[in-house]
Amino acid sequence: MDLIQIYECFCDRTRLRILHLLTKGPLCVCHFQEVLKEPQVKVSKHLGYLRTRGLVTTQRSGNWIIYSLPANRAPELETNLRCLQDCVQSDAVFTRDLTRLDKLHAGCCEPSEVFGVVGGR
Amino acid sequence: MDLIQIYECFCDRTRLRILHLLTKGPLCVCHFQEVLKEPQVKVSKHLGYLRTRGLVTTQRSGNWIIYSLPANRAPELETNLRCLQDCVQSDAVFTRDLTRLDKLHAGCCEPSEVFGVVGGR
DNA sequence: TTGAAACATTCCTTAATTGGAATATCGAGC
DNA sequence: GCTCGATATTCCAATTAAGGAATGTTTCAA
Repeated sequence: MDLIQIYECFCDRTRLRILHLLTKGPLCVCHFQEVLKEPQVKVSKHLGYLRTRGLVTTQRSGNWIIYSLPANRAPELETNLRCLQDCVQSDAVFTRDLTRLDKLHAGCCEPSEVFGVVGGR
Repeated sequence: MDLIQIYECFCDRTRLRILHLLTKGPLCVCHFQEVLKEPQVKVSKHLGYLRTRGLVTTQRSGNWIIYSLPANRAPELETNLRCLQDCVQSDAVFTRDLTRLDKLHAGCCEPSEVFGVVGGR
């Protein structure tokens, strides 16, 4: 995976928030909208941007499209995702996202087996 | 320092090579040109881009302008610079840059006291 | 089969980025 | 003061990015 492409994906705040949320586990589009409080078209476009560059993968589950980090991540991506987690841990926007994420009804959009968490347990 | 701005600076290959070289110590513009083998205008513009965003500082020494990482770096910057060093250590272009850097006549452009090196020692 | 929910895509406008050619600035030394 | 070396800036063209409005697609359920 190209390092420059990783940084291009990282250099928009919405995409950074999306990736940060995904380090906690898979999520469907409607939940991104809820957590980020951004319009559907904006969220969808940034998710598409990330998908075409291989930073996220998708999986349909009924009416939902579930986005995850790829199961086997390039080491550069993994390293930068951990770095991201380090950098945002005291940032108001990113921590508020996590609070909103916790408030989602658990299990609604998640596949039976949780996978893709970064920095693991 | 804004994390997004850091990633914007990181998302061009020339700038990434510049920053990587700077983690080894200060350098003047003509030496960037020699190591990167890129035209003067290109190097100068990317250095300017980094300077206006606070990722590097400058210091005149006679006819040369010496670029360095700022003495007191924001933690996000420091973390990402270390991450960068991790990510490129097996990359051909970046390691070749370091080889060329070593071949420069030692001490030519460097200030008497070396400062600004990332990752210690 | 039809309607609705969840997402994606197209079209459009605005703005930022990149790089090169040419030109300007700045300091040193004569 | 003049010139030269080192570096920066301006001007220009091509490309990419970002966001919103409108529209399209896919799937489920009745």
